[in-house]
Amino acid sequence: MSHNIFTALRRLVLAEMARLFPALDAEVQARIEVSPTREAAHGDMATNAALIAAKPLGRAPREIATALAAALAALPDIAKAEPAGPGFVNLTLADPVWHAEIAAILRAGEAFGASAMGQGRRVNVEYVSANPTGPLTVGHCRGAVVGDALASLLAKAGYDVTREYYINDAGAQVTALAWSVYWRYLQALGTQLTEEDFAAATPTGLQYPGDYLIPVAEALVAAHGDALAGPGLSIAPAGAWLDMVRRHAIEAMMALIRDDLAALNVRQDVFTSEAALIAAGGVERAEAILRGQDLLYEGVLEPPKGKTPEDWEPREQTLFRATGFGDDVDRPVRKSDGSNTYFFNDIANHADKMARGFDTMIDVWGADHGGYVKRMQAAVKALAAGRDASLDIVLCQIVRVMKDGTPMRMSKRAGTYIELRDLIDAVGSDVVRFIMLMRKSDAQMEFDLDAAVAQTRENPVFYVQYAHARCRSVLRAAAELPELGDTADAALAEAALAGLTAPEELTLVRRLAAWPRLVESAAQAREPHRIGFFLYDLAGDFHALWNAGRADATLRFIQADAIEASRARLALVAATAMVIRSGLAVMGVAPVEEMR
RNA sequence: GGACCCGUAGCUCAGCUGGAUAGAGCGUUGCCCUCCGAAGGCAAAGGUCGCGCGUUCGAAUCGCGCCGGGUCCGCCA
Repeated sequence: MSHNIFTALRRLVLAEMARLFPALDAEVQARIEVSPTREAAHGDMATNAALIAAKPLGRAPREIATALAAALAALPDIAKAEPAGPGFVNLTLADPVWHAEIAAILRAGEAFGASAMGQGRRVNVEYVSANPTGPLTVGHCRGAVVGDALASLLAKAGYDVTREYYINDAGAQVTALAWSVYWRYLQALGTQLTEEDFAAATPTGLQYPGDYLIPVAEALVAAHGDALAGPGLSIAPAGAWLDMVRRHAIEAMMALIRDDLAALNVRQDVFTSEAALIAAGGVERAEAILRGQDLLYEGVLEPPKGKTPEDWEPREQTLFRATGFGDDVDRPVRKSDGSNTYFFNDIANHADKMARGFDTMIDVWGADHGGYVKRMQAAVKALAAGRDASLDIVLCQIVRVMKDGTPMRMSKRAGTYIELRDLIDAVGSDVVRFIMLMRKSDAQMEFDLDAAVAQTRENPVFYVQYAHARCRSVLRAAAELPELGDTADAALAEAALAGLTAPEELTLVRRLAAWPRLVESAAQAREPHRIGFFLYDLAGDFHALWNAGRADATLRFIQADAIEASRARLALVAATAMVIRSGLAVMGVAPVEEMR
């Protein structure tokens, strides 16, 4: 069952408003909020009810606020309610209400924060979807982490989430990959050809010169000997080997990528192959849906203004009427030679998801695909044909990796790009994930390699982990003292908590109680980074309380001469650890018990 | 030429979908370990929220126009 003190208070406010002002309609009520205050002086929570209701009621906000405050102040859970500012009502809750939150957390365990918001609706989250042409790079990593955490977040918020990877295994790039593998194959056999000779003799050139293809080629040698090579270890006709080598290469690359994802603690439920989808007639099915609504036609595109390519010639191609669905121009689904564009295949991909029963879809893309958002959303609207289906797209901006204060150059060609695996090996997946989630995904990000490797206080993951480790440390120490009684979570949930009245303690409890609200708002906004910031703030509240115990011994967690106060504080500490674990779980980061 | 993203403290970034006196880390300055873990805490200094109009009770947040940075713009995926 989901538990959320803010929605509980909102219900109280709505009930009082409905009683005082029966004329209020549902639309107005829907805009009434109860939110935490920024200033402690304004109480625990504030509601904008009077400001929202003023205009429809034709009365002054202050007047409504005064009446509402008087009604709310009479409720047992509310210690103080007063009109403030332009027409807010500030609420201070009775301490027992906050104390009850601690017990609720301990009873719910790591499930605390789970929400029923999603109502079990199915959501498809597609992320990573890197071309199977090599190991994952730091560039892919952001989308992988954001997508994975977003999927976990939506699951926590009550959605039925499917995590999907769309394998781009049908285009020219995987053919180029096959040629690059073939080069390594000839090399492994000891060919006399030079790299330049080979590149010049192939349709694609040598696009993937990385060492990671050597073992792939060696496997080919082991399986086929020199049977795939031409006379004298020359280049054999492509028809004799290309399909097989391509299949072999894609399989090997996907194995690499799956390993990288596993190392990053990213898991996905469904891997959809573009090639398999095409072979199964997915594009024809999508085309039929669009043709049925007369949304495809043969036409000629205008050249882009101000930047006409040298070799531009008007060519007729098949176009999708994207302008009818909010896009700026109609978009090609076939090239001038009649073959399908990537866009057409991706339309088929989304049509396939919809056929599988997903009406809510989220794609996580790199920023270089930003220009593609409108057309894909247009296509989904068209495919829905009036049905209620939506595609949200989360764009992840470029990650610049900084080392020694300067950006590292990212060049696949030169082989200087950073493989994700190197980064994970250097700092661990927890650090990588946490840092990637400490930025809004649509903001550019600098990944400071020095700070991440150094593992100092500049690293937010350690700040949060340290708070958790401190909690666990206190609980371990408490378990050694028999006079404190049973310190298991279930037992602490029953502890008498009336003694928790210090400002630092209540600040911490208020933060813990805000976790369910944060899950909902972050899920709704598709912004998993908010979890990282929440945990960072929560850790700060806990560290502050910890240090308050240094200045004031009566605030220490364990006091042998005050068993009841100690048990109350242990309950608070256990609840803090619980919420941190709950949040880290959504981020896919493991909590630590100690940091030695 | 057009589309999309970004512009908030010296630097890196939050800002709860329009709320009250705009926040944090790093850096700078000064404090706090005979005491549960100092990888921590407290305090000070630092801002015309890129600029200008507009929308309304109220704008960092929404709209329009500029300026600056980024990503893109048919036969790559």
